[in-house]
Amino acid sequence: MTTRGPAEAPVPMPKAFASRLGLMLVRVGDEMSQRGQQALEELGISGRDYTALAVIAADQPRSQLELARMMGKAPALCVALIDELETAGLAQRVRDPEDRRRSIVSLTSAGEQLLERADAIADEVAAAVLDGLSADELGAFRDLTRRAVTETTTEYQADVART
Amino acid sequence: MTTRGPAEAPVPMPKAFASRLGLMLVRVGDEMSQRGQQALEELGISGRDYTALAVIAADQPRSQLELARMMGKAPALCVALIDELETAGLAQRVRDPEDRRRSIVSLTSAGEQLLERADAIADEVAAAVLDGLSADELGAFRDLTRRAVTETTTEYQADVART
DNA sequence: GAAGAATGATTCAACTTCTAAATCATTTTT
DNA sequence: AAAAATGATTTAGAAGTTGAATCATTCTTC
Repeated sequence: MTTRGPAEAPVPMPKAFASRLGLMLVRVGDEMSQRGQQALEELGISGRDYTALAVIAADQPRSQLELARMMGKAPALCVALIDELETAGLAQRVRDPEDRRRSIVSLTSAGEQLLERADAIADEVAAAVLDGLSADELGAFRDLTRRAVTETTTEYQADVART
Repeated sequence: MTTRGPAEAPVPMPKAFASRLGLMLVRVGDEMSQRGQQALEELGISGRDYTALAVIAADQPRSQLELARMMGKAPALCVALIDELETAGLAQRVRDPEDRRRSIVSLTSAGEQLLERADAIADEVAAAVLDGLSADELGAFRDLTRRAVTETTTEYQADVART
C-alpha cells in the first residue's frame, strides 16, 4: 500500500493545456482520475474498482463480457478485477441458470454501501477540480458534459499487427 | 507498429458514466485520449509526444526537469521521451550556457511543422468527441473547460511507502 | 577558495496495468 | 451428433511509469 508523498514544487498550469480543447479535456480527465484515485484509497479501492462498482450497480451487465465491453477493457482483465471485488466481499458471481457459460456479477450489500461512500468522494473531488466555476457555471458544465458523454459509444478494440 | 483492429460490437454508453460528474470527466478525457492517440498514428507520434511538443512550444521550459513537472511525469521518463523526439528530428537539446547542468529543449522547424498538423488533428478529434453539442454549446463548453483547467496546478508527487 | 550541499540529467531495476492468444466449458447451429 | 460460436479463465508478455542510484555542475558557507 502506498500513498502520495511530499509534493514537488507545484508548477502553474502550462499554457499549452489551455490552448486546445483536446488537451484540456485530457488534462481535466487526468486530474479527476489522479485525485479520485488518491481520495478513494481511504476506502481501500482503486479508481478502476470504483468504475466497476458503478457500472455493475447502474447497468447490471448480464455477463462479465458485457461488463468488460461497458468498461472498454479486455475480458481477461475483468476476471482478476472481479476476483478482487469478490475477495473483498463487495461483489459476487452467480452462474446464469439460463446460460451456464455466463457469470452474472452483482454487488453485495457491503458493495452497495461502499459504492455510496465512493460516489460521495467522487462528487467531492469533482467539485474540487472544478473549483473555479460558479454554481451556475458548474450546472451548465455538468449538463453539457452529460450531453457529450451520452452520445458516445464505448467499444473495445483489439490491437492488430499492421500487414 | 500496431493499429486498431476490427471493432467489437460497440456497446451503448453505460448509464453509470452519465450519472456522476467525476465519472463523466474521466470518460470524456479517456475518449479524447484514445481517439487522439489513434488519429495521431498517422503522423507517427503518440499522444504523449504531442503533449510534449505542445508544452515545449507554448511554455518553453528552461530545463528537462521543468518540462517533466509541467507534464506531471517523472524526470526519468522525459529522458527517453526527448531522446525519441530528438532521434525523429522533431526536437533538440542544447546545454544552457548559463547553467551547464540544464538541457534546454526546443523544437526543430520540422517539429514545429508537425505540431501544427497534430494540433489540427487534435481539433478534429475534439470536435468528433463533442459531436452532440451545437456550435453555441461547444463555445460555452470550451470556455468553461478552459476556466476549470486554468485554475488548477500541476504537481508531480512521488509514491512513498506507508510506515 | 575548498568542502560539502543542492540541482539537473541519466541509467537501471522493478512495478502496474493492460492485452493477445490459448484452453476449457457450455450453448447454438447445421 | 458434429461443428461452430460464445463466455470465462490462464498464461506470457508488452507498454508505460516510477524510485533509487550515479555522475556532472553549480551553489553555499566556512
